[in-house]
Amino acid sequence: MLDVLIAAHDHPTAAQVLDRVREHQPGIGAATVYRTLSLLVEAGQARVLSLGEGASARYDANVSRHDHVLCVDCGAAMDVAAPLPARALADMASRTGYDLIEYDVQFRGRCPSCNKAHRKQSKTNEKRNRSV
Amino acid sequence: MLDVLIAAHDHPTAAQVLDRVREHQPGIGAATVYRTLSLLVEAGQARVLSLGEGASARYDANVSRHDHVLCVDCGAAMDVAAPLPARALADMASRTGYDLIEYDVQFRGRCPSCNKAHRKQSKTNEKRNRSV
DNA sequence: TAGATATTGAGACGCAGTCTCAATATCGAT
DNA sequence: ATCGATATTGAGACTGCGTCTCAATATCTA
Ligand SMILES: [Mn+2]
Ligand SMILES: [Mn+2]
Ligand SMILES: [Zn+2]
Ligand SMILES: [Zn+2]
Repeated sequence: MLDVLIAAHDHPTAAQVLDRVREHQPGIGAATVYRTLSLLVEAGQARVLSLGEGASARYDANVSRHDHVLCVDCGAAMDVAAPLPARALADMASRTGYDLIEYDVQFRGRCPSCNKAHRKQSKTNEKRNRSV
Repeated sequence: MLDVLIAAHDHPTAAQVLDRVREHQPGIGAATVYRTLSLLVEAGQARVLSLGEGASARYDANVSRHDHVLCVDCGAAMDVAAPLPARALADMASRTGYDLIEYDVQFRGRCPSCNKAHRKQSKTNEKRNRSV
């Protein structure tokens, strides 16, 4: 199952992981996959990502510090590095009084293909509005 | 209801907003509050925050770009500014091919009071481990 | 005032994720 | 190999957040 996660570079949801695992192990139950994902996260072998409210949890076998760019249309999530300057975490800690452990940066926008579709859509809307 | 949100500086969940609104307007239904929150967000009068998977959505009347520090123990969320350098968004856009709209930084750690409790707890654990 | 339209709240519903528990598999000692 | 003890598994009940439906009510408008 970790293999499935490692092979996946698209930050799959638990349901997607389940589907993919079932290709190799058809009888496996959902509970087992959810359980195992939680264990992997707890053991530091995987990360959970919250990519926006309402969206379901997504899993990432890449546990090193990195950030994500998310397409607001199709939900595609790609890895990206946006490290803050070395001092930033300590500065923030002393400024807030919190004992800080980690941080993440999340970019939101439109992936190239959704972007193309979106531009076309806007143009159509303009036309329709004019003709009405 | 916007007033309630504006008065709240703790990034309340929908349920908390509901409770607070009910103090002034006891009969109001949950559906109305959920609906109105969504409308406020859509109208740009409020923001929704995803502060970690499993956590419920939290609302923020501060719609200007800012970031958050989250306590992993008690869930307290405070505002913080961690702006990326001006070019960063554009750079990231050209590097990824995405058309980027926005970004957020999220820090995770322990707030002062949870931190104190946590240290005490660790010490206790050490003692217990030694004595076992 | 009467009718059309919009807003409301109760509760049904949907869905992701967790929990329960009986069935099954794995282990360890003999 | 055989037995009992222990751990893992999968089906499905359950939970909590949020949305949808719809009848009731409030608000416009002629
Ligand atoms: Mn990643
Ligand atoms: Mn805020
Ligand atoms: Zn896309
Ligand atoms: Zn705290």
